[in-house]
Amino acid sequence: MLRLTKKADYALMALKYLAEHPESSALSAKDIAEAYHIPQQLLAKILQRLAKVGMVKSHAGMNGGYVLAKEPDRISAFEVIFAIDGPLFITSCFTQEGNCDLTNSCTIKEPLARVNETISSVLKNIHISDLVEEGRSPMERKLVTIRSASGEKILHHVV
Amino acid sequence: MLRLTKKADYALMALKYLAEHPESSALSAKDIAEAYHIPQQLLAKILQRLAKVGMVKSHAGMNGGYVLAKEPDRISAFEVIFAIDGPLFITSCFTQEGNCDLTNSCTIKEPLARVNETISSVLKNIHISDLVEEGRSPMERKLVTIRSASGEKILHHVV
DNA sequence: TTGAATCCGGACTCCAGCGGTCGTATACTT
DNA sequence: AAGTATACGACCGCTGGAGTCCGGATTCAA
Repeated sequence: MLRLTKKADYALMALKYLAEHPESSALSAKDIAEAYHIPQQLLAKILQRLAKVGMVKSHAGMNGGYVLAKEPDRISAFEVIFAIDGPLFITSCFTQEGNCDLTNSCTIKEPLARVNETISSVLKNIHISDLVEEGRSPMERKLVTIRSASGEKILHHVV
Repeated sequence: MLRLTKKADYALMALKYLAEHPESSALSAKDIAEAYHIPQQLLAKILQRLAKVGMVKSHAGMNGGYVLAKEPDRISAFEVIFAIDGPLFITSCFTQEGNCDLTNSCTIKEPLARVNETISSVLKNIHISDLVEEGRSPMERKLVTIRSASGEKILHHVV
């Protein structure tokens, strides 16, 4: 599995949409929902949450809606996912503060914790602006290289 | 969220346990379950699955149990997770063959697909042997470096 | 040969959480 | 005042994860 929720997907899509339309005074939840064929009410709640954590600014009333509260390159995918889905842990026995109850028996968690950090780091280095640039300026894509200790290239692709 | 299931956790733990006891003729599901305080019947089904895909060899009857069918350094975490949880996709709209139905509307999936690949690559480079060596020979840990296009180090830690 | 230990596998229950809806209250614009 | 939007809590169906039960097949040992 290892998948993030639809809500997080929707959040990223909505933020991307807002970033793509900086000229607009404000875009309503309805506008974005229709653009992506997302249930309006569900997206509304997501945007409310993003407003609560300060990623977007909300504006009620006619011609109201949402505007990005930060620059698109200052909002990471990690922040968005964290805001919507909560803390992400690859293993189920992790909690914010401590470890699982069976510390000595669950000897797997330590190496997986580093995998967790790796994933987090990758997501932290992807920003809304990267999503917007997608398909336009492919030359500006971020280059990510993963190497093993011996120096052999394990992975090398754009993010 | 973004977490893998407990079953996958159990599978990794069981394989690690088997790798740690190569001298034993065979370890039963009960043995492993008791060692880690895992529900026996649940672990049994997991081991059955691992046997089906050829990761372990099963042996019924008295003093029966399971033995690794491959070398611990030839079994990656990715394989294990795939065998238990099936294909992992970070976005919910992905399927094995095609994309989501709303190809043009869901413009997020392309960059996230690369994140998916990154995660997969990391998991493919972690093997059961790495879990066993954990805490013993820290010098032999794999070193993973992730750099951005500009060359700045984003991440640098052991896996 | 009998029985104990073990693997095999389908069917089943339980339940948290995801995805989504509804209704109402509140805020803002004109 | 009326219309449009956000804000928010309550509600709900359902999928899927976690775990159990049980009958059957295999193997070994006494």
